[in-house]
Amino acid sequence: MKAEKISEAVVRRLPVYLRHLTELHKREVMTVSSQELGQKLDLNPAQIRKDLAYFGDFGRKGIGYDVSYLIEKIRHILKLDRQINVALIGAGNLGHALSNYNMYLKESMKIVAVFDSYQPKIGTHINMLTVQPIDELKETVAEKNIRVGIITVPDSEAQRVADQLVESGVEAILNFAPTVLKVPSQVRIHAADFTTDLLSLAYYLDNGNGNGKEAEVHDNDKQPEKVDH
Amino acid sequence: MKAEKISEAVVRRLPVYLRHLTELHKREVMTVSSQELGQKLDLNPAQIRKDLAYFGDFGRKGIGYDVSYLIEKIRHILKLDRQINVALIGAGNLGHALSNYNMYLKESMKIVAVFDSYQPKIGTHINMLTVQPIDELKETVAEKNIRVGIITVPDSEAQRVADQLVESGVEAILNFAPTVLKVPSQVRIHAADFTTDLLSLAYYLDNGNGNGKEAEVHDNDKQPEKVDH
DNA sequence: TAGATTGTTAATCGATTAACAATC
DNA sequence: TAGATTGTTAATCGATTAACAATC
Repeated sequence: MKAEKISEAVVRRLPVYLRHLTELHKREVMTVSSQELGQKLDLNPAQIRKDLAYFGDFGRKGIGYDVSYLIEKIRHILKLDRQINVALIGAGNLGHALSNYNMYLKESMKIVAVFDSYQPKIGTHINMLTVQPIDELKETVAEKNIRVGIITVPDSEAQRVADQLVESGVEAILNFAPTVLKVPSQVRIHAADFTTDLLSLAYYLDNGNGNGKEAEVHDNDKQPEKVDH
Repeated sequence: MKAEKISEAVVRRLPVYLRHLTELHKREVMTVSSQELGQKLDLNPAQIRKDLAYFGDFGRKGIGYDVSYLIEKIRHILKLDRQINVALIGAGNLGHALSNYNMYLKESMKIVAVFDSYQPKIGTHINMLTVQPIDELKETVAEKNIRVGIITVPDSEAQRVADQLVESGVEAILNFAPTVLKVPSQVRIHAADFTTDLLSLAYYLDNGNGNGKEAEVHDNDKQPEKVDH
């Protein structure tokens, strides 16, 4: 089907499909059904078919999806069929880690510049790139046609860096700092804050820890109605 | 309200609330309304009230929420009012980055052991911790009462590590590898894969890149109905 | 042809938002 | 009291899943 607005949930599943399809391709699997895909990815097959059908009729009834063809299509949909230049702001451990993953994503989404505000970091190298001072950001963004920024600076600097990225004309931002950033609505921003994931995980742990002490369930320990808070 | 099952979406917002509340607390703000919170966090105030109301009557009509009190409550709900021991598997850059964030989260959710399978890494130090060989995992998990595992190994090793974590008796896993892992249903697993975030971000970029080339919109370029794929 | 699997519509389920009485 | 803001119910919106005709 065509001309509907695609939900964020759908878009977020596309890279997941792409990844597994690439894996299948490597293994020289030619064809895959929504059934099989769903099994592997823990998703409902109907959902997978529906997701893909938003963008075109990519499958063959009775057969399934051609792996190479679908890869090509999803890469096109995600605009990964051309290189997208990315700036990384924050040359700490996390920045390092990301610039490694870079290789992995070959071509598309390529980190082409790294910035930091910490003097001693400037001029050092990360994966072939020289760390630049942050005040060169705007200039470099223009020069290198950078369209995406990744923020890996500390919390306290994140909003300032976001402002600078926006000012530099970047179209999208991936934010690793654990703060909600304010950017104009035409700039797309995704939170990639893993502290949220980690902390929310704790909720699902059992109470007590097996040592015999047990099972105080929070839902039941309602506070005395009127403590002085 | 009580005794409903809380949706994942709700649980994932709790750490976000907690973080901002902690910030407010630092700034010695005593009280906050769902209105103000919503503004800061880009969330609907009604949603915030509803989220919190699942767990108790934490607010005061006409007044709002007492910051310290709400912090205490959310920490309790998330089980962050006691220390939760965490194992980190994978001592690469990402692992390093995470072990730094550790400090930040003070007390609760503490990384108490680091593992790697790469021989030369073993015995080196990360933030006071000695990197251990992965075959010591089970033993150490038991010894140190580790309840959560964080996977930061390469894709290809992730499932194996997950299996080992499960076998060791860990209750929850945060997975940074870009793969869907299979674990028994009693083990909670969260995907913290930022490649998904990054790639999905590309979808929202404008077509063309301002150089005059323009606006091929994917929805409209439907393939010729029957290419040989 | 028989079996498999898509694309799509309809049904279901769940989450967000609006609205408002209760009350500080 | 008047103004503010909660907790909660009802309305809305959106996303997932089931079901099935079309068709390879």
